[in-house]
Amino acid sequence: MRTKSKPAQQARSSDLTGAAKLFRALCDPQRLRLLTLISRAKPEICVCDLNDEVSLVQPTVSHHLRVLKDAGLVTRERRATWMYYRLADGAKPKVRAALASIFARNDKAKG
Amino acid sequence: MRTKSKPAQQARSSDLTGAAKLFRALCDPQRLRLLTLISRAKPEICVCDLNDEVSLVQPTVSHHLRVLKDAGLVTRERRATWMYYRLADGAKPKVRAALASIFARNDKAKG
DNA sequence: TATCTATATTGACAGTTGTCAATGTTTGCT
DNA sequence: AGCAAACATTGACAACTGTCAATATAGATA
Repeated sequence: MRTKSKPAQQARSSDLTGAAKLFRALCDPQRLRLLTLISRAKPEICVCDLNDEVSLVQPTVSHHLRVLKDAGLVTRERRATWMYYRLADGAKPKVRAALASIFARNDKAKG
Repeated sequence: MRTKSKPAQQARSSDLTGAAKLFRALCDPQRLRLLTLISRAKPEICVCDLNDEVSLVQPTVSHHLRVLKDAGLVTRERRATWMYYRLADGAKPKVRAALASIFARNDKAKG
């Protein structure tokens, strides 16, 4: 047969596996730039400073920050009128684990 | 002022930075599954076997494989009518480097 | 050459996403 | 209360993307 008979399906954001969900948050250059800035902050950075660093209007920055937050990569805290973002506690291990789940070797070293 | 005055722009796949480009290849669950299968193959796997593992028609699998190949994550080699895919040599380091570029700390440990 | 098998490419379509403008919300200050 | 500043949310739109059907290509074999 030419293809297998398979039910039509639309794999969408809804059924993203954990790892894919994480990488999806990382796959935009502007968002990656924001995450980098947050990651290098010591230990946090407010939205106004982030706004100054990218060529995007404020609502767009806000959108990207939400995506990063929803992915569990950053956390935020309000102080007065400012909102401070910082790297989430388990951010790096989480991404490393996602990678490991892909590249994990299940062969036994010979010997 | 409310936002800064900024030129309208459409950041699209065209100007994806290296790291974002890589993560974009990783952000689909089916593609991730294919990459995992390729990664665990010893050392290669043909398209027909990949087809059997996912609920996608053959052209869609072919499409995902091309994305992985264009991202430099896998290589392929034809033998007879079969096409064999394997993990690209620098695949893992490449992704690790992309991650490092985001999470790199540029603070000096207090000493 | 004809034909079959394995895989890639093209075309179309609907769902998703990044962007901006407009508006809403929260907080601080007068 | 009234107002301004900082940030979030909503709505709209075009570009992108994952998917399938149809078709093309390459190699093997008769």
